[in-house]
Amino acid sequence: MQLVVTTWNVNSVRLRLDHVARFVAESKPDVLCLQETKCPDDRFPLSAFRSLGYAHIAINGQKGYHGVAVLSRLPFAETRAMGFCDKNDARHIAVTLGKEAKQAAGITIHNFYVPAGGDIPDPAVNPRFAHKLAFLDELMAWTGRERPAAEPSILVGDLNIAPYETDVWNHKALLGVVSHTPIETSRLEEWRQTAGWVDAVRHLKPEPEPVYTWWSYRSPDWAAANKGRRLDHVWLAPSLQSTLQEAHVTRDTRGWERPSDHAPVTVTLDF
DNA sequence: ATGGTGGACCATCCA
Repeated sequence: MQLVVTTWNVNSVRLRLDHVARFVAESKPDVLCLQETKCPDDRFPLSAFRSLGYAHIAINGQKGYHGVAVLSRLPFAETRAMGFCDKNDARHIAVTLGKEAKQAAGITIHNFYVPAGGDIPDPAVNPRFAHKLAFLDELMAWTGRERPAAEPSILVGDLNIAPYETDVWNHKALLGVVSHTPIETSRLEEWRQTAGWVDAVRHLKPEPEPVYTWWSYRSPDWAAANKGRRLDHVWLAPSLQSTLQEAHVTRDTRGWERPSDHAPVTVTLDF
């Protein structure tokens, strides 16, 4: 059997419902993980997603900002949301697939939205950057405590960091830009390696092939300029590495009318 | 070095 998992920062799930519908019609993921839903739980468009075939839905939303959701064709045995940095921000939700998922039963999928970090890459003067670094520290502590990669698990989300040189359009130009500063990229890489996750996209598309998942709204003619960054990630526990068949960034969605600034990232696992 | 755009929601905050 195949398990197809997509992560996508949609930047408002209600505004982008038609885009999500069009994407799932084309890509047919079994599990769709969304970030920046910007939607309180009591206003989440549940019935629209059920109509698209996603009967199993786990949401962690709030008014106006952040918010994550997992839409699934397969039932959950368990869902769970974690909080970070003593804030009530909706930045994580996890699901564990139920026995109906057959070979994929028991797989836990963690869906994260890591803080963007503001504009100035100095925690002493920019509280948002300090929050981002503290969030990464708590992620490190979480993996040390729970060892999630020791079980069959997938970690996806908008991590708001482009770790490698060819994850950005110009490495040298972006060394001082939040999302690609050494303090962030080294912390992300240390966390991933210590926890043991495999970077699924880079496993199949190793450097120096450029891979981007985000293009700024502020860039005119974004497609021709192609000043992108790889901010969205799919990581696999080592026990799932051998199931990895494909990884794909659906760049097309960025060219649709009134798009999200992020493109979906999809992996196919084969059991 | 600067300013550029977009979403939520009702004054700005956040990306």
